[in-house]
Amino acid sequence: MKSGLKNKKLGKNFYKADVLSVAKSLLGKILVKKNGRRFIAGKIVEVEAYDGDTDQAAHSYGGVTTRNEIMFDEGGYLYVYLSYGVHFCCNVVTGVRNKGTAVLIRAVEPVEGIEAMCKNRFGKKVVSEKEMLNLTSGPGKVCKAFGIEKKHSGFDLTGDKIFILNSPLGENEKIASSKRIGITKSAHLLWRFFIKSNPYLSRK
DNA sequence: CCACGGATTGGCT
DNA sequence: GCCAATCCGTGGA
Repeated sequence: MKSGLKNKKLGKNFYKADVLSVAKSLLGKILVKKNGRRFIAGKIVEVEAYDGDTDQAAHSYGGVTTRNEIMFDEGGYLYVYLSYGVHFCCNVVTGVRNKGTAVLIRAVEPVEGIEAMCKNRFGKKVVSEKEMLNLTSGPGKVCKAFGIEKKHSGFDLTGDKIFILNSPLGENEKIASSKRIGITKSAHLLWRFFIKSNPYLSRK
């Protein structure tokens, strides 16, 4: 498991590809956040793509605003927003400059720094098996566990505070797609991608 | 200036 | 399964 953190950090070119390719490619990769001298890390198991050009559900649909301007920068930045006034959700900006595309990270499988995640989520280091499965199985939960907040919006993912490591999908891990969750506009698009049968998905 | 609604979660019925 | 919590970007008066 810890060997996962020795893998290579994804570079600028990875993020500059089109949003649907990046969304699918992100599955199985390791999201890492520096936490003091240690790291919090989780394998990405569920994502959603958003494209401001055609997709009315995207925050970037309708053009640049103060909230979404980072989505219009080139790929490789973090976009964090407050959902329902309660939870933070984190996105990876993709594509070339002015595209307005991003990938929402909806769920990860805990890899390292699990005690720190539990502390962030539940206020204690040791949790039940049920709580373990509930630790990072949703976009708001991932941000809470990782300690990602609004102030992290705009962070460069090729830097050393928050980044993503390359990692291959397991042999028996299959990618599936579905409609995106919790939206009403452009709801028909099958732009949610996830690793089939992974126990940390936000929904089956 | 004010009203409205949302890329969610967790607790209660 | 239903619904409140709670902030802020956006759009209309």
